[in-house]
Amino acid sequence: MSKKEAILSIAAKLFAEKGFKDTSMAEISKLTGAAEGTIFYHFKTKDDLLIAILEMVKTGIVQEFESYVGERSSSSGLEMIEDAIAFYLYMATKREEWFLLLNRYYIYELARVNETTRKHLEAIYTCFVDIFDKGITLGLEDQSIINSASRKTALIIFSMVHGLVWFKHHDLYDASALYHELITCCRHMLTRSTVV
Amino acid sequence: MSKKEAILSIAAKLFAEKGFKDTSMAEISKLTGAAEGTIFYHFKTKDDLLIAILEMVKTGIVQEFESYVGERSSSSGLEMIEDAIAFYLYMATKREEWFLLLNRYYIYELARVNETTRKHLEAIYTCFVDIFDKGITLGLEDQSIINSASRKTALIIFSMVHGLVWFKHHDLYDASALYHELITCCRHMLTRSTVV
DNA sequence: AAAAAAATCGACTGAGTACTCAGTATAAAT
DNA sequence: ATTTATACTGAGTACTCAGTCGATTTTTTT
Repeated sequence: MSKKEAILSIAAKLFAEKGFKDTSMAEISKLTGAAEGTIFYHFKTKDDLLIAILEMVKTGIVQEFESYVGERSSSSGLEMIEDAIAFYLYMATKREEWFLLLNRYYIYELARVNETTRKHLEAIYTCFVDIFDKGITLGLEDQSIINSASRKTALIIFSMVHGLVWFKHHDLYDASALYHELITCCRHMLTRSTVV
Repeated sequence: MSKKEAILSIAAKLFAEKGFKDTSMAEISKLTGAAEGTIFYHFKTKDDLLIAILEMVKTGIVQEFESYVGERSSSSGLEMIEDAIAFYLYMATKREEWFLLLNRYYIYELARVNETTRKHLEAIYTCFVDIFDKGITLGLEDQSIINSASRKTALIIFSMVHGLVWFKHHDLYDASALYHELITCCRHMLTRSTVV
């Protein structure tokens, strides 16, 4: 692994776990074995390093989720939604650093003044919502889901799963014990009949 | 207003809007007209100042929400939930500083090492969830809500509204346009019949 | 009015910060 | 073998920050 890759990988971990402000360049330097100057040789500023990491995360997320959609063939729109929620929650554990980073305040502050950051975040969130949206659209066609404004409902579902992951990251409640309940609640929300 | 009150009020605003790390004691000093030494006379450390603010927020939230529950007399459990969601969203706008502060990562990091912080946060979150829980319990009795594990469902509802407020604070989507949809989705989730 | 206590001040400290730069090592191209 | 380009170094710079301290003012108590 080149120094540049090491810097990206270690910094991604630190930014996610400790936060951007609480991670110093000295620390990244120490853990990678690269001199501080080397970090600034590859990334002009600390912000630039974060942006590069966010691009990595974006690429990773889009890849994982698109390949998931590609491989998966659900029997109904409703099932697709349920699977997508389960996959989201699974990924939030498997790639916790990604989702921890996305829960950090700093990147949204940066997004306000930096176009590139904004684009990356948009790509990530669009990727998530599109999957739910697609499931709803499909479900409306095959009648596994009852009438609802697809985009809006997709956003509501997304805020549910996002909220739950947020709780988990902040050690509020035993959030992972709610995964099953979340899916049940969504099914109730989207279907006419009462499935128990 | 005493210097101490001024410090609490200005710092609360700054911590919420700019974040804890990005607000310096010098800034608080300048905006309150109190010398830096004065701040440290009233609050031993910067963390202590944050904890005092969090206590204020806790008191405020618990007061507002308990008096809301006391005054309100909903016709059914379902209606109570719907009203509570609307009230939560209303308060998240009216007292945005409170909710912005609660969305900051730092307080949860502090909560990990500081008992008092943890207690305040618990009190706040218990207050929220209890209201939803009470609504569900009531709804199960008066049959406006179908079978569900009340505490778990309350947490799911909470993660929905919380997630939506989080989106709003980070300028993702036009979150406030989803308020109505959120309530509709919850109604679908909790009831047997399809109300459109 | 005198003494005691509480509140306020702001210059100062020292540890930390992101970032620079002049120079060195390594690899690639000629 | 020599030049050129790229990767890397780490001491140094300018600056910010939370927190201290001794002195001064204001308030309360006697």
